[in-house]
Amino acid sequence: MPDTLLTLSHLQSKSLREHIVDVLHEAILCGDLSPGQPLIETDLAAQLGVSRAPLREAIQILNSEGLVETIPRRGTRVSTLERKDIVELYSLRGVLEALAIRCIIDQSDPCDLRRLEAISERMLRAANQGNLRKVNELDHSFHDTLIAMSGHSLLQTTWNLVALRVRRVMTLRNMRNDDIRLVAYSHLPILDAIRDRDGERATSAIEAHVATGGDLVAEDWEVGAMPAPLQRQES
Amino acid sequence: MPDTLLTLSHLQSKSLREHIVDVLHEAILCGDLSPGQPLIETDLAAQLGVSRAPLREAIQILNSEGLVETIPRRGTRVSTLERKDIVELYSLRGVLEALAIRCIIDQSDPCDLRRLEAISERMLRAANQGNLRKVNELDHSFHDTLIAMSGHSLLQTTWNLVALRVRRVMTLRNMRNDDIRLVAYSHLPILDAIRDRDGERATSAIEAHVATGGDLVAEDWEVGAMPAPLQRQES
DNA sequence: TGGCGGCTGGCTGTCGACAATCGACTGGCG
DNA sequence: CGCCAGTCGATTGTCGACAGCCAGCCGCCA
Repeated sequence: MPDTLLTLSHLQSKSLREHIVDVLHEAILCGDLSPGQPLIETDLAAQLGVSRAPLREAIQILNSEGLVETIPRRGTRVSTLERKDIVELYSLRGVLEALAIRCIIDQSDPCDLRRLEAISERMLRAANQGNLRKVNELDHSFHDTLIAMSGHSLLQTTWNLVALRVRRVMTLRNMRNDDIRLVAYSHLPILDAIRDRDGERATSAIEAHVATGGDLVAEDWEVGAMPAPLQRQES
Repeated sequence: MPDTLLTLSHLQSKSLREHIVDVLHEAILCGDLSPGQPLIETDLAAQLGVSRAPLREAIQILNSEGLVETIPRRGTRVSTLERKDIVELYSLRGVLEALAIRCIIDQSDPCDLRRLEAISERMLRAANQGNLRKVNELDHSFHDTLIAMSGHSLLQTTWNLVALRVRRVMTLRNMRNDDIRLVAYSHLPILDAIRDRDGERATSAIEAHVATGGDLVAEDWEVGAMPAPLQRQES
């Protein structure tokens, strides 16, 4: 039972700091910690049942990831998300995924697209059933898989940073059902182009796909996306 | 005298942690800390005259930047640079700079290219004089300026990570003089294309430029770039 | 009444010390 | 002679405490 071994080795190698990073990731991505909300080290440490040392180390990591912003001697708060950030995020995402696709196509051995195709099929089903949450989940794993298949490790680490922000944006923003279907179906031309090893077409397809998603998300962003006034949240 | 104010606010806002990050950056980029060399917290802290707490926070940052690699409960060492890393670095760099150029061209107001032109001119002079160090320096500021002019803040932060690695690579690798001149002159077509607002041509030019640099650097990388055997450095 | 200066509480930055873990060495056993 | 278990040193992970700084409040003075 390798599962037990994996679990054990996972637990063993997971320092308190990494646990805290995971918890804070979850909290920020799920919106439990809203944009602009201050992070008081003393309170957080007490709440998590740890001391401030590993918490501060975790905060440095989140800071490097751009999920929080620290002003020296003034404190740390969850970073905000303006409309400009969305636009920038999706434009960067576009070129990263385009690079991934070029890497995939350039690989000498004809790559195995079945994983991507399987994800895409499931996504289409979920979209037709209006299962918004599942479509999102599958969309993420589609793009994560795409990056992973590129075999480009620096691209992978860069993508991880971008993907964090994308996930965060998606939880703050729920799309309409017909948009969901639109997004789901726009994966197909990408797969086709990769299958044909047509770099030009694949790049256009992925950029169009990402741009569409970005437009849908950025549209009317200010309206529903400022849940946190820049004031203290606690009474 | 705003300079004084800037200096003061700079000093005031610089925590010990950031000082340590700066020092370690310098040490790694200059090669004082060679790839593979272990970082012993106790020793480093004593050497820097600080305690381990801010040092550990700094190490988390370097870790996020990819300059060091930490194995839980095993320690931290300066990350190594394989040939594959160089290739990946320059391929990512290419698409990032291409994105920057597209942003610059798309800007509504005709951008001010004089800064870039000035840097380029000085670089040509330095190249013709064989001043290798100055060419490198100016090359960095050319590309940094290019990214800054894009006004794309997420691209900027992503670039900062990439630029760190590029600088590191360049210090480990000294080019030949004729190559230097080649690199310096290949900035001109980029400027021309931006001036003409020809996105297609500018993108090709920057990708060619970066690819050339990458090839020159990656060429025979293994030969001179493994200064650190995976053993202790100190006696 | 409005602006300025000192005070205070809370928070961050830093430190030294303890506990837990890993690798290497040594000794014993098959 | 080779392999395994036990031990020890070194290094990391974590903690509680102290010091310094900043913001906001209060009182004083013009």
